[in-house]
Amino acid sequence: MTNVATKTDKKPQTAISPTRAENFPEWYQEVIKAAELAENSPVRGCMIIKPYGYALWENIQKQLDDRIKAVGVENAYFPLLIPLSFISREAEHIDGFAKECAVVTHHRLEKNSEGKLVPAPDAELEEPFVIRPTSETIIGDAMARWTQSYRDLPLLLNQWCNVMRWEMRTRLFLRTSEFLWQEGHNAFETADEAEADARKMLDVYNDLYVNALALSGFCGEKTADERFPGAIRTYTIEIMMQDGKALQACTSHNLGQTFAKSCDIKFQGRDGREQLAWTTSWGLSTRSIGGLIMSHGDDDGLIMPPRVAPVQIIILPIMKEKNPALLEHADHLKRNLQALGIRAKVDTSDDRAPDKMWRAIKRGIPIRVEIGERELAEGKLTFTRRDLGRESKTTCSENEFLESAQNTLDAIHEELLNRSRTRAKEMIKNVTSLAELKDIYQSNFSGFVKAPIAVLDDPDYQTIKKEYSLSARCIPFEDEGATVLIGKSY
RNA sequence: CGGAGUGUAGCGCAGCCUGGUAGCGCAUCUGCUUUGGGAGCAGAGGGCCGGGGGUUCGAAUCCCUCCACUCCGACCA
Repeated sequence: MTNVATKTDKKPQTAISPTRAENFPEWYQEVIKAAELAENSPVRGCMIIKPYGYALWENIQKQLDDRIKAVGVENAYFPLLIPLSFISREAEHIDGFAKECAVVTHHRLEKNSEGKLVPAPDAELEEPFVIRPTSETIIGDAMARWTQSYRDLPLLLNQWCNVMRWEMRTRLFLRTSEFLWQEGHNAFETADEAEADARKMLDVYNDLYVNALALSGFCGEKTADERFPGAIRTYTIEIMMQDGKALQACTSHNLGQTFAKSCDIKFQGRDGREQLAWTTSWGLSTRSIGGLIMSHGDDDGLIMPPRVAPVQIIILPIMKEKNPALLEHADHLKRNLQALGIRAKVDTSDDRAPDKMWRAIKRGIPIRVEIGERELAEGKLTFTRRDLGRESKTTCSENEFLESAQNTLDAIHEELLNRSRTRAKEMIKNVTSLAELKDIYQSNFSGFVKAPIAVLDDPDYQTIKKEYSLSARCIPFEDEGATVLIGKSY
């Protein structure tokens, strides 16, 4: 293989403006726009996920769904609307979600005296429904009916659905009023089983993040004030974004008997006595896409991790005018790649070559293949890795490419994962006291601080936390409870 | 919900201070020339200037009032 990349003195232009360094939040929005992942909708706080973005979500779903099923969980579906009385059953739960619930109060519209469509006054529901912000209560209600004996346990359920939380401030993928997710709900006979399950599901998520999304995060436990309303323990993966902020990438909760109590999930045990079940819940949402963008993207836009990329290899025929032989050749290469299990596509548009290239770059397609008319004659092609950029431009024979394509995709995955790992390491500072922590954030540090767990009890902690808009991200497993990771977050 | 800002062509913006009836760039369409890192020339189409009310002979521009969105906080996946 020969490297044909040309070196130029002038600074290469970036596809995304502003750059990450200039304005990270705006860069983020621009990347989404440029990659055509999603856009804001006419509905406040709700996004339209465009075909390319939805294809990405479907791949994440597929990868996670397989893993969930592999540990014995079954998919089911529960209603979007939850009776208000269900939500009110759990006091802590209400405190957590009441402020952000959308409520359905009527079942019919009619025209008023001004000819405007309004909810019909005589069509008011006896009991309002809440659009699910999460489904613990309605699934718990079903579990109560499905669980009579210890032989009915464990009960392992998952649903893929949308939920709604009326957020004050929204951002595409990271925080939207409506979002897509999976929520798993498991019930067990013993406390130990539930605890082990909450940990196990976090491992499942971590496997997804590391091996499918090429993201390395910190697995750990949430502190008491960051816990899910109603949980006795919440586990999380916190991922370092390029601007040093944390993204809570998923959560897994040990709910103890909280919901068993309020939903009445009882069973007759091995000893013949009636007892309450122990439950867990665990979720991962479209927010993972936000994490992927903010971790892997660069100033030219998105970089798709190969294993969830909707298109893994894009083939660009480079031609002066429509060249049927070249198009046929490109299509043939595509079919050969597909036969290897690779998601390949030919850009058949009649756009100019540079436009095709930039579109592929902005969409983050892992490998871009260019075939020109000279190369067609020689049986060669040129490919470029998205993660390494134009310097990686390589010309080789088509056979060489076919043989190495899967390896190259794996290499891109490893490269992205390494970057994520390295960033997590480099952007953490260890401190021994709260005073030291304060000094660091005072000097405009962006990243996490790892502090002794005792700082949480320091009387000044709450003040400093507020002053620098910090929060305890998690108590990382790696230090077995001795430390806490603190940082800014999304 | 507090603070700041922005709503003008599909997108990005100027015009507003100092009222006179709509402009630029990109995109789109047509034609010709180009084509291995974002093409050039010529022409064309496209606007209830966020909504409502007021002042005025006349409002994108001034005043009042809603509404929406973005950013920074608080709340949160």
